[in-house]
Amino acid sequence: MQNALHAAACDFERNGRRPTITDVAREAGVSPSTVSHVFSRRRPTSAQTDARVHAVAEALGYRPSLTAQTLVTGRSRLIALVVPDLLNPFYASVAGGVEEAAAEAGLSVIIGNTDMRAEKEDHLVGVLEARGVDGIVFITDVRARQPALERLARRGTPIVTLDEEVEGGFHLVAVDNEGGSRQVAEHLIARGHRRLGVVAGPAGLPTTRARLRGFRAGLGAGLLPSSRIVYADDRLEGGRRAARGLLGGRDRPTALFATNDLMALGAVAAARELRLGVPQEVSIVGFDDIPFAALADPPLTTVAQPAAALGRVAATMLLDAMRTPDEPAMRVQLPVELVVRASTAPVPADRSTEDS
Amino acid sequence: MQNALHAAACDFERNGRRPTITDVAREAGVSPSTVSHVFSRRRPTSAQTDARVHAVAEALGYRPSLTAQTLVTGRSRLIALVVPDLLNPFYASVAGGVEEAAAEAGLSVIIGNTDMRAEKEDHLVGVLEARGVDGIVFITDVRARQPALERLARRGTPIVTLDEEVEGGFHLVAVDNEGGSRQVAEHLIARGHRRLGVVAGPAGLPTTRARLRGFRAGLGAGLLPSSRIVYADDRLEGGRRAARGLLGGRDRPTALFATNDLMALGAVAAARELRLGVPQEVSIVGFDDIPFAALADPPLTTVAQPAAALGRVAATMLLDAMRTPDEPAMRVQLPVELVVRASTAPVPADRSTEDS
DNA sequence: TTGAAAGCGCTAACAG
DNA sequence: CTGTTAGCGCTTTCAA
Repeated sequence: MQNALHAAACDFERNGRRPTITDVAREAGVSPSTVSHVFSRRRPTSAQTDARVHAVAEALGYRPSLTAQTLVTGRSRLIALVVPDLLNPFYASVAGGVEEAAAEAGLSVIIGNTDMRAEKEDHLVGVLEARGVDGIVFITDVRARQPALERLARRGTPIVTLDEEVEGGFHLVAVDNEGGSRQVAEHLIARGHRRLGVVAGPAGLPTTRARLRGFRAGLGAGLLPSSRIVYADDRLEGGRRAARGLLGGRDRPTALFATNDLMALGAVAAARELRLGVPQEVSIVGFDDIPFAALADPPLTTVAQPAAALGRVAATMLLDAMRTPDEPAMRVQLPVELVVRASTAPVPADRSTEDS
Repeated sequence: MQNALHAAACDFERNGRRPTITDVAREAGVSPSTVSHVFSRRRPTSAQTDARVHAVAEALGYRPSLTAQTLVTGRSRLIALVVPDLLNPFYASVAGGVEEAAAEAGLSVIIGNTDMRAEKEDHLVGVLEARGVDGIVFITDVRARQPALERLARRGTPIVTLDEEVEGGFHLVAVDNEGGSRQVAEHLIARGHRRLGVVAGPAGLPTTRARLRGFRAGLGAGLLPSSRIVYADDRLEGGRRAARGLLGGRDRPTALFATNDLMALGAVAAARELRLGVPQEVSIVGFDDIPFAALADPPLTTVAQPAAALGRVAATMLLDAMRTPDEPAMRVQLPVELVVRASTAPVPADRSTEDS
């Protein structure tokens, strides 16, 4: 028998065919269902059988096909993560958290990077449906994809959104965008800043809106004319350009709030180009607390959000929802924290009363 | 018939079952194989049939199950990307490139983040095999996973490695790590630096070794005692700590080469903590040219590699290999380029002859 | 231009 | 404790 087994093993080596459960069953002298049970441990098997099956499987290099398992069980052990921009360290951290929690639970993660392009998002949702993913963490424009996503949700695929509250049975993991931004405003106001500017992300993003709202709320009335809000693509270059506009003209703001760190770092670069000292001549605040925020020069004052934890929580919510389908949508809020670093300072004495 | 169709559609709405090809066939009054052919276009169908099938599919919200297709065709249209650290913008860019090229070709990407942990890598390889991925871009310790990966390769799963030449039929996409590092050495030597230090990544990484080799080659003999090479975890904190060691002692180097940008930025932070001017008192060079390199203060001199292109090329090689299985392993090398920015300067006059 | 039938690799009753 | 059997949803001959 050893010889037969060896021969079979060599055969698989040679012709490159993956062994199946039937191959293992035959070589081990048991039925396929027994092999199945040896691997799944869903019903007891004798120690002997166990050992023989494992030995044969090992020799042939057998692994149960997840594809076949998926077809019969209806569970793919596969979740998807859809992000707008993997190059943003914040989303990369979220992705890391999702992957980690998923891997611990034995799930694989399909990643989709949309660059916020509508066709890509549409296409992606279709593919994920066709693949039968067990759940989706969707961190882009949920509202625009709502019909398709709702159909998925109705058919039992849990969906977690980030920071975007929408009807339709989606789970939500969020941070207090408004509260964090309000703290930014209060921080600046307390340091005497009265002429503020905002480098805002895309106007369509729920986070952009929430952060603007919070910032406004913390300022009090009349301090933020819309001419001092510039919307930008929410990456480095976008922030740089927007800040150039805000800082280049007359009556430049004494402080800038960028709705994410990438844009804030872009704004710092813009200030440097314009030979404006940060924070001596202009204070700059970001949002996210990406790893570079602390290392930038000057270190960036920003609102820290627990990116990896957001990802982990999102994945965990998916796991919960997969276990208990008919539960209502969950919502979790994680804390943010204003981290004051050197990019903000009191407004210079000679400019403190120039403007309103 | 409209009514029957509507009723069926409502039924799927209600009970959440996904319609199958059989459902569509029944409602459209054709056979399942016809529906299959309407979608795959692998044999002609009459315009009438076509229209009716599509209408029914639309009404029921039908999408062919990729799982079932995978089972029968043996192709999953799924590739995997295994990276050591998604939080490193370099790998995030590579991932972006892979995802983009894959999506264009209609493939999905499973992502695995290993943190360089052996068990995770082992586990991952097993899962990818079980999932029947059509190809793998493996950017971590290939050598350590070689037996398992080779078995996969023998069974027809193409595998692309990055910067790591190994036997066993793996495809390779690489950059000229040695050449780039040699240029760094020459750049520093030309500016009078003679006391150099290296903040090196993990000694086991092929890139670390290649970059050290190239740097040494460019220096000439005797300029880099091993006491001036500090190995570190290849992230920000690792670079910071390593640089603190190198710069904190007596006879500190006038220039530091870090084998990636993350560590180089950590080194800049360390220099700042020690109140050493960069580049006045110490020049610092990195490798990768991540987006922050240009924005750091001072902007970082570094060796640029085309990260997104590496990813795109890797994915494209996979696609090629999937089409033409029995072709020999491909190797592609992409160019690097030394980008001189403000973090390097000539060695200060008062220190230029202190050492060797 | 279409349909019938077999089967991809596995699980899950049901029987023993 | 183990085997038999009937599918999961699809593609693909083969036959018409």
